[in-house]
Amino acid sequence: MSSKPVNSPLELAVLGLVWQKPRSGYDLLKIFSESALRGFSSSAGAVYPALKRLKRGGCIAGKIENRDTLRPRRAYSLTAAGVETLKRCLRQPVTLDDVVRRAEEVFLRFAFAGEMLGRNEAIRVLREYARHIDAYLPVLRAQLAAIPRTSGDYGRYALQRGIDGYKADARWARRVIDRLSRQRSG
Amino acid sequence: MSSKPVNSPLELAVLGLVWQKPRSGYDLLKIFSESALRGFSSSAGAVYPALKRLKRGGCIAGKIENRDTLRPRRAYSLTAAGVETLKRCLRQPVTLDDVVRRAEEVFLRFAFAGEMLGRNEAIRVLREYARHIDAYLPVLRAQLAAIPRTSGDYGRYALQRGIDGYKADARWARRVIDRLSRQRSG
DNA sequence: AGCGTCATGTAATGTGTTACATGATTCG
DNA sequence: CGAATCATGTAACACATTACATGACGCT
Repeated sequence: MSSKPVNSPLELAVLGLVWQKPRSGYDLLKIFSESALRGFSSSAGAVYPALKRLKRGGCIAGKIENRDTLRPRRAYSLTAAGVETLKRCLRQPVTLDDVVRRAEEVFLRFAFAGEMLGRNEAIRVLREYARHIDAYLPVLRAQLAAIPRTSGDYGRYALQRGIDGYKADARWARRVIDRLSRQRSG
Repeated sequence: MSSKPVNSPLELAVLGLVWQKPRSGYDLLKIFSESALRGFSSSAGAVYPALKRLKRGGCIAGKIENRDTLRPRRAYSLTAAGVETLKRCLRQPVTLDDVVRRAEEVFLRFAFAGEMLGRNEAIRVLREYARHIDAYLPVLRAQLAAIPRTSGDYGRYALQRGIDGYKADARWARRVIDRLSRQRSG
């Protein structure tokens, strides 16, 4: 039991970010509020407790920088157990529920999988993602066809947007798979 | 104070759905697990407490159907106060946070706004949605440009997907605005 | 008799949100 | 000197997830 499970999307994001380089709670706070990782909630009340949990679970360790100066900062980095935990999480198969309800997390997993585990794992994530979409699209199309054309078609438009989005995502995934596959490998 | 605030996306979905027609907890459960509204979580442990909250807030009222038979069902419908609450919620401006973190909810609001309040309110929702994207895209593009081309470009791909998705969404919104505007109005 | 579905809930647990608290530093 | 930013947290509250509990109906 050297590697605890990752419970929330926020914890996954934190693990990956402190794997990239040591970061403080405040660093993470800024990333979650200003960068493209906005989707990951993030407020002091979420980030600091998450850091505490991960620390208690042995996944990260904090080291105080600038101890001599008057403004110390606690920079966290991954422990060996933390690396194992993160890798195990990244290797997990992508579920339909991940696709429908935690898409942001899937893209994080793709990116971290690529950086930590290499091209093949990143490609696997994308392939599973695209396959779920392929299977889910006909279901959505059937639902669209089943909507009666009564009042304003508002529901139809909304559903159509969902279908278009999934189609674009699957195309993106396959394009990236292609490019990654071609990278110095013939 | 005849209209309470809508606290969670789930509550908004429930209000809109029981406005369309009276529905039981089990009906909602099926919708959230099988239809395109999968994104709205949904399990008995979420739906029934939500119904209870809305009922206590005076937004919905339950009526028992088939009281004589051995399998009664509690069908909920909107009260006058519930209609007010829902309308107020639908008229709320769309924030950037709504766009980034609660997109699904925005599309629900669009659809219900169209059905309950008419074309103009639906168009307003879409316009605000598209405007936020217009303002946000340059920020994302700047972030993409700032990513160093070091190791595997995985982060770049993920970010690019986000940008493409927002672009497609804005295009969808404008297309729908166009079509709605043309509907028997010259 | 047993399984799947209809149908409604509760309890424990964990996590995020909002708001607050504290104090140093930098810039104008 | 005051405001913004750096920096780290805590507390109350609400909400979702998971798992459990209950019981009738319909079919084989």
